[in-house]
Amino acid sequence: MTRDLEKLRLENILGAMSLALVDKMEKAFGTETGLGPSAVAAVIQIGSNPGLSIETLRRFIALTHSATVRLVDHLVEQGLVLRGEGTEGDRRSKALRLTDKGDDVFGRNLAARRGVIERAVGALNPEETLSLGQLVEKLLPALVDMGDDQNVVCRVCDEAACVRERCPISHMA
Amino acid sequence: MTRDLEKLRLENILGAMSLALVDKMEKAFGTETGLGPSAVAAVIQIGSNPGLSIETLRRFIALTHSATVRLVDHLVEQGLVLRGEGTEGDRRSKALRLTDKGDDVFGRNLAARRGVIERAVGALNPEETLSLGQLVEKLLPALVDMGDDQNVVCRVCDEAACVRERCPISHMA
DNA sequence: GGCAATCCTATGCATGATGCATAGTTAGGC
DNA sequence: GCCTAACTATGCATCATGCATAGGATTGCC
Repeated sequence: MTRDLEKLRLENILGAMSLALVDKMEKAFGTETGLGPSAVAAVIQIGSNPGLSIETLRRFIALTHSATVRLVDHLVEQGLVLRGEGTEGDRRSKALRLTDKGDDVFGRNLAARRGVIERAVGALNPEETLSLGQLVEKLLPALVDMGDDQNVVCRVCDEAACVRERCPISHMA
Repeated sequence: MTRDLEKLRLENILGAMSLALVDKMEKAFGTETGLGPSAVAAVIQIGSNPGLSIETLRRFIALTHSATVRLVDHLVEQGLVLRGEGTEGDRRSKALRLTDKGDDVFGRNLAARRGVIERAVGALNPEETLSLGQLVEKLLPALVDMGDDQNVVCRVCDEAACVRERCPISHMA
């Protein structure tokens, strides 16, 4: 009984912590680069997968096609993204790439995200950090439904920090 | 060196897990009650603190006053919230309360949230769950800045599951 | 006891993000 | 060479939100 109450209490705190972390990341994105969540996700995905099409991007960031077009329009206007010609020999689609300025924003967004997480984890000692990481790694797959939108959780991930062979998401399919 | 890479990898996964959890909670709110994130936060706060004023609510859910007024308008139209008269003898403010229907939505939102977290934590055994909870509890305060908006992280918390004396947030000031 | 400052609520207006429906363009098979 | 499928783009509508402003109640000071 008391045990169940304690479990509920800790689960509630897990929810609060996740919300706090996401809030702080989005706030950091905003103050660092002035972009909203969707724009940040777009920049990070284009930066991580240069040359991808709008349609592919759309699936990563979980938006409608039209919303993605407008978002890319906006990023192009801001000088962050270029619409190249043709993806992989298919001239229907436009290969999206970051400009130098976009690449800078890309890096600053990832740095801001890393900073937020590091500061949080700074409250733990090295063993605790490792232990937390392993638990989270084990828990993550239970949070992701298989399918088209399975990559959406990776929309602001730091690809440089992700080892594909050990990524619980890539590992699912 | 390798140790640092592994730390980065696990921190990245912590970020991904948090995002996935928040995504799933918001999706669950939507499918369960059809409300968006702000509306859910409002219902939960009004349910947890009946009689509060719009101004107080505004601080909990991190919106402008005007946005909060419109949001409450909408909730009243939907028959979820009542604008009473006077908070604590101050007839300027309106005491906000949930209708029976609102109370039902309140409960279903919290249940949906609990369900999402429980399903995730279900991937761990009891000791792991306890261990994760304790780590998260230790880490949470490092994520919250003191001040007016310090309660914002609690905007969708389950008060019934929260023991105030042990809440890292209440404990900060 | 009255007046000014303060605080709460409400509303007009503007904007940004997004979805739906539709139209234009290119590829590739038959 | 044509038809279907897939990708891109745009017109239109809607919703959430912020800023600026206005109105009404409370409090405190004189």
